[in-house]
Formats: sequence, structure tokens, C-alpha cells
Amino acid sequence: MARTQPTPSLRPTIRDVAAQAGVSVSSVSRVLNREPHTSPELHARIMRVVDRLGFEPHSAAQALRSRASNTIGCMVSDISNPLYSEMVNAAEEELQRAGYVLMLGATRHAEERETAFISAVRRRRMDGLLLFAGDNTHKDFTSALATLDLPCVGIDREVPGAPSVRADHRGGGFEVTRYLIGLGHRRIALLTGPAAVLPSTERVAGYRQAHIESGLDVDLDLVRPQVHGSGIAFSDVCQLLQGPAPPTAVITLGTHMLASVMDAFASNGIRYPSDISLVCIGDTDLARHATPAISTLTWDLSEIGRIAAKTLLERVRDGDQAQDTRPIYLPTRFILRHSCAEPRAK
Amino acid sequence: MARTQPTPSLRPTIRDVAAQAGVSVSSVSRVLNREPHTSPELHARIMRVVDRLGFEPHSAAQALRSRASNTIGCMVSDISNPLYSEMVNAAEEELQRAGYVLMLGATRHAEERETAFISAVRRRRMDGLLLFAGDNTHKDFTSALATLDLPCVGIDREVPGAPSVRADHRGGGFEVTRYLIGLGHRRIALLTGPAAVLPSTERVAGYRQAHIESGLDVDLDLVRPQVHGSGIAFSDVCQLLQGPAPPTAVITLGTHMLASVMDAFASNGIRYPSDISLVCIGDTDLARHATPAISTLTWDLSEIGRIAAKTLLERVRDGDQAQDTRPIYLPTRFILRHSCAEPRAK
DNA sequence: GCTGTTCTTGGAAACGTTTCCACGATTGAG
DNA sequence: CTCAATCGTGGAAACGTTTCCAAGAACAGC
Repeated sequence: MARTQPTPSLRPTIRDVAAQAGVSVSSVSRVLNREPHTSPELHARIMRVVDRLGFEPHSAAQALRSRASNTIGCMVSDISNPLYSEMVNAAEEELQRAGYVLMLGATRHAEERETAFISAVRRRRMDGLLLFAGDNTHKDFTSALATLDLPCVGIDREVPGAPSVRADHRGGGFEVTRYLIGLGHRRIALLTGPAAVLPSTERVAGYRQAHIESGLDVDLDLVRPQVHGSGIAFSDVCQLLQGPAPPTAVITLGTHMLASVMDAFASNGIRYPSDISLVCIGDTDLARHATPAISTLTWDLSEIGRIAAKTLLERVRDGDQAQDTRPIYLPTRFILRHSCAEPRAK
Repeated sequence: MARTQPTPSLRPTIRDVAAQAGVSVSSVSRVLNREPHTSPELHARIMRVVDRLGFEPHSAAQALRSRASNTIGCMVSDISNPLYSEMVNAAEEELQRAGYVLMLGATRHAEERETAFISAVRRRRMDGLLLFAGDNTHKDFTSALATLDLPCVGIDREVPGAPSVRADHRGGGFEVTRYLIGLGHRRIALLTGPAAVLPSTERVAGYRQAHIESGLDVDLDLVRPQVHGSGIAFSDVCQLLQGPAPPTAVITLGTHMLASVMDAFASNGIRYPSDISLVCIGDTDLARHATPAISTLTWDLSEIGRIAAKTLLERVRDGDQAQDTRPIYLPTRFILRHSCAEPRAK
């Protein structure tokens, strides 16, 4: 534990640059930060020394003095989920272009990791925070978030006092459900994500709305939120299919769950679209190339990531101005393939 | 540009804690860092104040003084590639547990972004670096890397002076190729990643070796490295199928490319396994659920990420000791499904 | 030629920690 | 009982920047 005196760094400091150039430290700083009131000759002389020594400013020292870390936190439940990784990828590209570095914190749905990451955000004085869909029921976390006082953008989640960027999951859920109802389906199962994340609640809302507008009742037993990553979709579908009033159509998430649903169909000897209709949410290779190809609700993940990053950067730059916290919605798009049909006559 | 004097921080500093507890700053630091030689009473008194004020040390100040940023850089070409995101996910989990934060830098195959990220690593004095498969032909980058003098681990890539963690792509390529040769195939196409990344070169080496051991010549026209993310696989396969001596089997990457290959088969009116055999590298939902299901070469991505992170942490802790730079290999596993058959008699 | 402005530069004080050093108090050995 | 070692604590010097302030130089207006 006991550490020795830090060995003097081998790397040149701004003082070395100043000494070699025969100027003051403050002049070097001014030149490096492109401030006005520096003569061209000074600039040239300093930059020559900077290049020769390969000087690179120590960002911790900069952060300490200037109170800006050029760092953006990115909290996501699970970066290996392709939905998230595509959004994070686009966001990171945008941030990188603006000179920021992205600090990743994967929470894996555990509140302790969420609060731990918030603590890291505070200690490292990050300049902003990107929050991806997460559990709304985590109270310790949301209260920690509320006291954070940091530019923040929610992606597919609400953050009090901050704008959010979202796909129109409600509209998408509505469109898909209405389409199936229009085909004649009356018992439509909805397998979606965890009940406490925004895309799921919105989707369910759209699903309800479509039923209501058609004068149909909603059987909540058909709505099956899934806990994270577990293979529960398989048994859920089996249970529904073997129940007294099986669904005639299934709406499911495309990633992580579609495969389980198809397995469940197969092991019950059921085929789509003849025996049952199938729509998935989130386009994947599997949806496109399954035989028959599966109709899909999709939206632009990269665009969401980009917009979120841009919105956050605006807020970081404008400081306390620009308190427009209205959510930004992106449309979903329904791609018709060959996985749906009218329900069988009894 | 001209900034005003930084507003005095509202957040408590170690000095505030010391004052409120009526002790010296150094005592607070010692208690917080769990050093020996601190009395229990002092510990209790200080911790009480720390909790009351909600004190959190400023990590930039810590980094400046103690020369440790508790930060690990992670350079990856494209985080939206599921192969990478799964490895990064596992690595991040391991690093998080050890108290480190992961800084993500996606390079998108551009050398300028690679060197820019190395510069960020230096300026931020990161404690270690995880390098995921990248282009070996980028000379500016590799030379920048060589002068970095930082604990580093390569994942599916070689890094001079550093250990690497790799799947046995050569062995996997060998096994698959030998299997197809055993079925009687003599013209086997290999669609793999960019020529300059390690998994591809190793795979091709295994492919060659299998041919050589069977006394067969390798037709290099059948080996098709793919540039990143482009849909070139489709046209490559079409060209091969329509050529004078079409392949009787195809080995392709599972992510990003398998779908294109299947499209190419379809648009040439060709079916697997009857007309052509198909194996993919990297298991996916599509490979599992395509009809017929596709035989696959797979390996444990999460395990690679975990091992890489652990290896890096060891090196970070041990400083300059432990200069064992031997690569760590993980086995691949060939999963037989129903996509291969003996070639048709002419 | 004098009196404000505006440029250009240098000096020095922060930013918030950790760690070295010093010093008195305790403890243990002989 | 003395001397040395150890323990517990405080003071102060770093770490490497940015930015305030001051001061001289150049320049304009009268």
C-alpha cells in the first residue's frame, strides 16, 4: 500500500516548454489554448518547441484548474445488446469529433452499479451524461441523479429536468397492433422488455390504445414483460400456446427473444403465418432471413445516438441556458414481410 | 473563449472535511486511503464528517498528485460489431469490479482516429490499454504504440512487448476446412474479414494448412477478404458462383456477412446443403434458426474479454514485473448442424 | 507631447489531492 | 530508568495546468 514518492515524470511539462522557448509558462498556455493577444512570432517559437519535445498537456491538471474534464459519461445497462451498442457507437462518433472522450459504465440492471457510476461521474467531474434506457423503479438511483446537476440526456428514458431522445415506441406498438387487429386477430400476445423501462411501457400503451380504438378488451395475461436476458420467452410462449385461449398472433422483441419464440413455435408444432402471426420489434438478420421472413417494426438507432450526443454537447456548451427539455421523437417504421395472415377460422 | 475565474466549487473539499472534523488534511487523506497508523477514533470522526458533507474526492486532483488515473483505455474499431461489444462488455465488467473506468475509443478503421486515441491515452495518463483487433498495416499507429510504454493487452491482435488473448482462429480455420475436404470438397471459398487483421490471417493460414495436409493446392481466388462493413460479400459470392469453376462450399463470417451470402445463394437459385455447403464463423441467431440450420465455428467471446481485462490488471498492478508476453489462446468449437453435404457428382 | 486605450508578456496564485518530513507520545527491550 | 523504535498526527511541498493581475510597449486622439 505504501507508495514511494512519485518518480519525476519523464514527460515534458509546460514548464519545460517555456524554459526551452525562453518564454513564460503563461504564454505557452495561451498559445496552446489559442487565446487572442499572442504574437505570431511567439506562437511559432512555442509551437516549434512543443513539437520538438512532443509535449502533451496533462489532462488531469487541466481538469483540476479549468473545471472541465472533456469527458462524457455513458450509462447503459448492457453494451452487448445490439440495440444499445449501435446507439452508443453513433454517439461516441459524435462526441469524439467534438474532442470528448466517452466513459462507459455498464450497469447490468443492478442499482448498486448505477449509483456507483453516478459517483464516478461526480468524482471525475464529467461534463455530461448520456443515460440509456434503464429501470425507472430504482429510487436511490433516480434521487442520486436528481442531485447531480449536470447536463444530461436520456435515450429512450425519462430524466427529470433533461431532454430525452426516443423512438416512438407507443406509435409503433399502436401501428403493429392495429395491423394485426385489422387482419382479424383478437388475441395478440405482446412479449416486450422489462416492465419498468420506457420503451416497454410505451409499447404496451400503444397496444392498449389500438385495442380500445377497436372496441376490444385487453387481456393482460397476453402481455408478458421479460426480465433481462433470461430465456423466459420460450416458456412464456409455450405456456400461452398450451393455455385455454391461445393467442393467434405474437409481437416480440427482435433481439434476444425472437429466436426463443421461434423455438417455442417449433416445439409446439406450430407454424407461422398459417397457425399464428408473428411480428418482431427491432430488425435483425434473423427476421429478414427467416423463412418466411418476419414483419418488423424498426427505427434508426444510429440517428438516435447521434441526436442524443449533439443535444448533450449543446447543453454542455451553453451551460445553464437552453432549458428546453421536451423529448425528441423519432418515428418507427413497419416493414411488411410474410409472417402474418388472417387468423384461422375455428 | 475568454473564461472567467472558475466559480468556487459548491462541493466540499478535503479541506472542508478536515476543518469540520478538527483534524489535519493529511489525516483525512490517510483515513480515506485506508493507510495504517490511523486511530479508530480519528477514523470514525472523519468518516462521520465525510458522510455528512457527502464528500467525494476530486479524481483529477488525485490523478495529478498520485499519478494513477484509475482509467483503462479501450480501443476498438467498431463497438456496434456484436463480436466486439460482447468482449468489451465482459472486459468492462471486470474492470469495473476492480475500480477502474473504461474509456472507449472507436476508430472505425481510420488510422487518424487510432493515433488520436493514443494521444488521448497519453494526455489522460491512463493506466492501461485494451487493444482490440485492428489493422496491422497502420505504421504511424504502431510506432505511436511502441513509444507508449504503458501496460497493454491485445485482443485478437499482436502488440509488440505485450501479451495478447486470442481465439485459436488458425485451428478453427483448419478444422472447418479439413471437415469440408473430408466430405469431398475441393473448391472451398473463404470469406473472411479484412486481410490485415489477425483473425483473418490466422484463419487463412489454417485453411491453407488443411489443404496442404491433404495434398491439395490452394486457389487464392477463392479467398476473399472483405473490407469493413461493405456489402461486398454479396457480389463476391455472385461472382464466384457464376465463374467458370464455382466453389462447392463456402466458409463465411457469421456476423455482417452471412446474410449477404444467403442472399447471393437465393438470387442465384442455389440451395444449401444440396447445391453447396455452408459454414459460418461466429454463432448467431440467424445461423441457429436458418432453415436448414447452419454449422458454425464458435468460441467464448466473454471469456476472452474477461481474461484480457484480468491480464491487463495484473500488469497494471505489477508495474514492470511480469513481462510474460506469451499469447493466451482460447479454443474454438465446431458446431455441426445441417448446412453441409458431399459435393454433387458432376 | 501628453493622456488614455489596447496589445503583449511575465509572475504568481490558485485548483484539490497525496506524500514527505518532523515531532511529540507511546511502547518495548535491556 | 534509559534509549531506541514505533505510532499518530500536523505542516507543507509538490503534481501541471489555467487565469488573474500587473506592467511595459505600442498606438491613437487631442
